[in-house]
Amino acid sequence: MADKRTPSADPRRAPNIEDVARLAGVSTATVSRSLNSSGRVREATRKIVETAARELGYTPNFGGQALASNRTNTVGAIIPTMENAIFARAIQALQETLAEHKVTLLVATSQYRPDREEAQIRTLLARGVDGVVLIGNRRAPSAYALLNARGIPFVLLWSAPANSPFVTIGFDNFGAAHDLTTRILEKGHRRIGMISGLTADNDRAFDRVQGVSQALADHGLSLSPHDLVECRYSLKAGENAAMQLLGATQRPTAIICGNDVLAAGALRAARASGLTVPDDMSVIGFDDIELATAVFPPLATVRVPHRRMGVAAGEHLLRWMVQGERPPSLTLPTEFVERASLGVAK
Amino acid sequence: MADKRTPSADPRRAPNIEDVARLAGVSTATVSRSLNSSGRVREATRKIVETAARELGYTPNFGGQALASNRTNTVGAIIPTMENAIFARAIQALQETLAEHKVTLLVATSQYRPDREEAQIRTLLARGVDGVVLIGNRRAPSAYALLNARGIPFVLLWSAPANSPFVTIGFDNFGAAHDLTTRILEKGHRRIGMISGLTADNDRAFDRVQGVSQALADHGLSLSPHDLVECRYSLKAGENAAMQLLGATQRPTAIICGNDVLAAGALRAARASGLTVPDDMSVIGFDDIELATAVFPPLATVRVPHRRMGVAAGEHLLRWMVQGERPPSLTLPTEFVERASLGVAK
DNA sequence: TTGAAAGCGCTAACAT
DNA sequence: ATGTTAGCGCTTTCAA
Repeated sequence: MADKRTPSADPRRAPNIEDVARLAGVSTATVSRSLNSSGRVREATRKIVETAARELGYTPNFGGQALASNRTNTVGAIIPTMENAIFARAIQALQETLAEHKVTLLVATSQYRPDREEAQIRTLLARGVDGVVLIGNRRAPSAYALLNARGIPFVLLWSAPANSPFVTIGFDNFGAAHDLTTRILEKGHRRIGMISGLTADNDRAFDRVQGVSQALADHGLSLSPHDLVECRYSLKAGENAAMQLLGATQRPTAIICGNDVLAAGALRAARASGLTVPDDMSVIGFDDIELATAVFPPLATVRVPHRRMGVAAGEHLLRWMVQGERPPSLTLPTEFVERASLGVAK
Repeated sequence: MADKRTPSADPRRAPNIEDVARLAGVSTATVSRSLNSSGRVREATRKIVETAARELGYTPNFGGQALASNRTNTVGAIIPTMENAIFARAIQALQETLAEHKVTLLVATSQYRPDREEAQIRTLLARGVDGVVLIGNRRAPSAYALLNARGIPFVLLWSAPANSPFVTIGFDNFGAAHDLTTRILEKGHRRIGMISGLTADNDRAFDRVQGVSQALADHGLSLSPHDLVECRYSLKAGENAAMQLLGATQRPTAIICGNDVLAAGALRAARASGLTVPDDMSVIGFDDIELATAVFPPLATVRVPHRRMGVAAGEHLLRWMVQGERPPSLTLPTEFVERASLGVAK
């Protein structure tokens, strides 16, 4: 067996900072400074070090770096699911933003379950992430306690509560839902049904229901329990929910859906029921993912700033992590997208 | 400033293994053994240690653990994009499998670009991942060299080449495409067009084109350059490609698409052209993602074992990482799913 | 501008 | 079964 004290005894062993220092004829401190552009190093020295590092194929050992610097240059994000394109796209934007600053992203999913989310927060913290991104703002105090105990930077995406004690980067779910409902009412619809995601642990879904309710109330209408169905965010669930609404004695002339996937399900239900959209009934989605224009008729929906949220989350977090100053919250605009699935009421 | 030698001088400082050892009245080695269930520890001792750890809210420091053990319990996966549900789902399955063994997943995307993929491989290796998952088997030797230089376990998903020097977990793209084409021919179609993803750096896309070609050849037909359009995997690109095929003097009676997203685009093109599917033309997809049944008519397609690939990738990798023995390759079956978008030729 | 050296927190070999 | 202790590779004072 090779003598441990003999340098480069094992050729398979990855080169370490000492190997680089030796080859460059400098100290390990100088190598570290050169490669991290921290502290001053003469340009000529840096060149020499870089050459040596390249020659050896040196990559800093992650564990050593993390241990010594107490930073991992890693950010963790927990989203409900990767299967909804809206989150996938936001995550992609986040990752690209972080990558520009040599920070990598650890992604975990909660399946919309608070207990899983909290477990994932624990995992990420154990992984030593330097920052965390979460979706929504409603969760158990214990979850926030975990984050706060470490004093770790974290931002909440997808909602924009008025006086949050946390940094939020999102949009006004209530307002967007209120707005779209108003537009539907302007088309003459009066019997309106809604298919929502499960609101229990989902403030976005909850706020959207509230926005619809309020808009109806503003017009002297109301969203009765019969007109509202909650279900999982899946095509099949949306279809079933729509079937239920369509089975009512007075079926709605317009169905507002918590997202585009549910709306696609509602379209399928309409077709199965022999109803034509929008002539017999209108269907409205939320998110404006690609699916919205893949179905027929294309879905009227609300464009959610997923990409901008992802980018902003990355920028805010980086600022916070590096400069140590807590960034402000940010509210982004949404836009109603009118398409053929919304027609005038007959 | 607090004296560094005074233990727990800074109450904000995270508790370390020494704090736990002190509280439990044992050595740090025993704490490590208790918490990692490595080596023997008396049950009573373990209890005491666990209590102490819980009381202090102790979480092992990731950097320290990684540095000392030379393992990060992290696996990295590089997929083309998170925006295609097929990859998202496979990744989800992979993550769940790994999570059962306390291994976390680092996800990166390549956007179907070989250079980006190689850069991501570098990043993951720098991150000290213990294993890697890649999609497809065709890439530059330099990419494989990176992996091999570290002797790190890695598996390739989505394809099943006959004599790969690597561990692959996938399915027979050629065979699946050959099979679906044969079924289309059985429906009487003779003028067949194909919309494929870009085949240059994508062995799956390439193999599918070959499978279609071969099946046609088997019936004395051929896939001429005019009948084949390559484009990005997007709805819009699929629509444009279909438009091109439909503009031919003799338009195809069936269009085979490289995936379901392209097929959804083709459906849109058919509608825009005033053609009814499947009466005027058939459209066939690949993947069987949710989108396939969200569109109308629902897409005939090939069911790809995305979930099984994700699970198997996790299991094989874990086995390899822990037991050190390289697992065998695995070929999973696909299934043709007949749906309304495929009709008999008129 | 550079070097020497003290840790960072943990694991694992070895000793008991 | 448990303790002692030597590193793992890196960053960061502190000196020079």
